[in-house]
Amino acid sequence: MQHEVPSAGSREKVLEVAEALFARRGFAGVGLREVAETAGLGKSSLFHHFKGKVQLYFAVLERVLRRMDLCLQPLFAAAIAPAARLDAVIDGLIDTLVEHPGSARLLLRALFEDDDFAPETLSEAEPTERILESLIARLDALLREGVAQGVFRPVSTPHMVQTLIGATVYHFASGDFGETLLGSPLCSSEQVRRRKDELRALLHHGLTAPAVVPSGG
Amino acid sequence: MQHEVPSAGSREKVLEVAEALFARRGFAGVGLREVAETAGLGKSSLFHHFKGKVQLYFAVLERVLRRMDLCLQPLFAAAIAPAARLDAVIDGLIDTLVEHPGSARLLLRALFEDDDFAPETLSEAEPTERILESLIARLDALLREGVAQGVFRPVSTPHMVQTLIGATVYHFASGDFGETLLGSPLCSSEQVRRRKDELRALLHHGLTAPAVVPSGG
DNA sequence: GTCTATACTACGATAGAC
DNA sequence: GTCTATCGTAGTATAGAC
Repeated sequence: MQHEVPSAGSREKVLEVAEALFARRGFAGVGLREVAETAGLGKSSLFHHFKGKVQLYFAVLERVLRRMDLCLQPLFAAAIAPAARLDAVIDGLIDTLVEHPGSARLLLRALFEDDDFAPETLSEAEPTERILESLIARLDALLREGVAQGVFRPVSTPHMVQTLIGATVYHFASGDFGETLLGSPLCSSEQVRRRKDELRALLHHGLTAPAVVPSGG
Repeated sequence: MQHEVPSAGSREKVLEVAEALFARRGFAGVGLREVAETAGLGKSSLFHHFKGKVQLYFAVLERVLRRMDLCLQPLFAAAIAPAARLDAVIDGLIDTLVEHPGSARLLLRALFEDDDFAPETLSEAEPTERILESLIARLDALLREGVAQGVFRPVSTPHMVQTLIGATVYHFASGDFGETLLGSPLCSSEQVRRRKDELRALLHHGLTAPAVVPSGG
């Protein structure tokens, strides 16, 4: 029973190819012809899998978000202290972003491009919005819990969510710029580890050095 | 000598319009026809001011970066302690991002889109790269100075640069998403002030609450 | 030198016939 | 699942009006 399943295989292949292209060049910058040919299909064959470009885009986005959700859900649900849970969630988020190149960019684009999509296609965006909202809600709830327990400072949790997104999603979306800045590939295991450590340290201590007790003068 | 200077006026108008459009939809998502007509010109008239789309794009980007550079340069040069200088730079950066809507998005795009521009047009990007590099270099130097003086923890300065970009540029580029998250306009004076305070507090203290001395058991 | 009109080529998304 | 057609619009070049 190892016969080819061209339709399912094609769909996956298309989604994979489209994910990379949309991540690199954004919605407007990608042509269906390019997607189709890279996936080894004729341009029009795409329409047997996706009704149009918008549908393909949201299918790609939804797949990415589902992947993240599946990865993060157990971490959010772990029965451990908020501080440790936040660390685990951040590590997990970074891991998914690294594991699936393009995720970070695609997500970043989805976050900051107030996509002016046609009114008719708004319903296509709904599933992705739902997943995204639930992820954000979980993160916000985790922060609130920590604040309520007094283990976190009384921060504005939405602002902290934004900061965390910037520190993770933006970082791993920053491509050549980030790579030049760091001097080595963003997704090298060394730099990934570094990123986790730096972010964790920032959250635990801030940037300023621990205050020294004025002893000698 | 107050006579109209139509060419300079048109050029400025085009740059203004193009800045907003490129910020909203990115390079590929903008048509020259739309730019021209919004600026009150015929499509072909653009080509008397800019050789092509790529040149227009980089002209816009360069203008944005120059504006930022002009604003931040004195702040970087201030003869005050690194910690206070960093605070001033961050506040100044946020102020420019807020003052010129679109700056944040345009900059964010420029940072994470490894623009696959034609080999011939690479020279157009050079001035913008120079300004950007100098800004980053100054920020990195400031962080290094603080670390050297022992007022900052021994952080990886490139990673901290990335975090700061995320916390400022991404935040103010996040549009509807950020606005929904915060519950009020990103650029409202209240939320801007909040952003500065939250970021400053994060840098000074981290997220975790100040450790309580175990007194009562 | 500054703007405009028209034309050209390429490619976009989509639809219907095989 | 592929091929070809359609039709709009993209970016660009040329020729001309102020």
